[in-house]
Amino acid sequence: MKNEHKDNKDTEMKILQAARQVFLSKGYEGARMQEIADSAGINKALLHYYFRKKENLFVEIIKQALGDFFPKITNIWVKDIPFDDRVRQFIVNYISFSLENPDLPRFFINVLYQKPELFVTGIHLKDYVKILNLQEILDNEAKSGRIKQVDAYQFIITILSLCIFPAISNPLLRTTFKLSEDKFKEMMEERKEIVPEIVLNWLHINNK
Amino acid sequence: MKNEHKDNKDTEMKILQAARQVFLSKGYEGARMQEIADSAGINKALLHYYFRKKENLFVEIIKQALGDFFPKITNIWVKDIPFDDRVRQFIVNYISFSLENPDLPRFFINVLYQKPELFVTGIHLKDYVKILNLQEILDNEAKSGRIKQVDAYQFIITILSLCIFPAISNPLLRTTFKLSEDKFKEMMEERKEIVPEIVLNWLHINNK
DNA sequence: GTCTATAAGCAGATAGAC
DNA sequence: GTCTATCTGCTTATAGAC
Repeated sequence: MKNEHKDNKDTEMKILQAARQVFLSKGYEGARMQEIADSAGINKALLHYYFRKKENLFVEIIKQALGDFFPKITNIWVKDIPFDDRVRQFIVNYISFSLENPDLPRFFINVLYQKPELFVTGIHLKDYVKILNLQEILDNEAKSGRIKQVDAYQFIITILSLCIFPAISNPLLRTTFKLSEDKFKEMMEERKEIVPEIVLNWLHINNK
Repeated sequence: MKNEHKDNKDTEMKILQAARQVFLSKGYEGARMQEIADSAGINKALLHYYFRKKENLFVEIIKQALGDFFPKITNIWVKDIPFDDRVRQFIVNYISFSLENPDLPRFFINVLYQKPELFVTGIHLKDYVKILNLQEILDNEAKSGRIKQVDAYQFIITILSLCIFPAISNPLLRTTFKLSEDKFKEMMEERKEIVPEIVLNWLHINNK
């Protein structure tokens, strides 16, 4: 009796967890319902009982993943610490995050090339992109002469590039340059010093 | 008679061209032999006559695409012009190239996550990666005090990040930040100034 | 809610005529 | 070398018992 009515949230959770792993690493076309079912410890029929079709499940994963990805981009800017420290902290955090979750940005990039219609279904651009007050912050710093005037979009794109690209290109870079995984890891650690240096030097030169 | 024996190279070319377009935009799993056949103006049976199976065709595309992608990374460094100009020129070229061919790096990144075994089959790392003499060049510049000491890998990864990432993330960035295609294009043009500035400032500070 | 069994559809691959 | 027709196998999805 108890087990009959045990809340589906448990199973649903297991499904979502399994689906996420599979979709993020294999992509929509490469993912197999069978693999998701196996990984969740259930069978295919149950997947369809919960989500009716593959696409629905995929959209759920998009929604869920968005919640992890975007807040990270903006949240740190609200803290009230010196600007340079903020930049440094954001970069270090974002490099770490990207190294731990390289599948996430790769997933979104691919979705938007291959299934953009599903992306818009899932997105809720409430407070994700508080890029607007980032421009304010930059303008303030510039006004007081500490940095040069820069466009917030160029600023954030530069940082995202430097943080995310090496992570998602890990296998490509290692193959291309014949680097061991250890060597690569070491270099990524170094980049937590290098990238802030690059960005801050850019902001600080020619400021008037 | 003439048409009977017309060299298959023509058809083969059309197939490869169609396959490339489809594989690069849809990926291996998303690509359909039917679509490739249609796009090449032939039928599925002929695809198999030429390449026997999908995977073989895919490997051909990898090989071919490698030839476009990697030489671009290294070729410019052999020219004998002032270092700063070399850097600027490389960056501007690579940004342009990435904007025109965003599918190419995205393709390789995905292949190496999802079909790495096929990548090694296709790769011929002869003269692709002349990263070694790039380190020499950097060392020479550093020795004469014009730039600081930097690791060639960190240098090239930094540049590739700044050039490639914005291009492959175009749809993601535009959706996230609600940018029009025109606005985005405009920003990418600006980056042909910004990115060299960023890189050169990094190299020139603290050099002793 | 969860399972087994099965249907339905599709994509890759082959047979065989021309 | 190119085509039409067909097969085979896999994948998503449903039916129906428990």
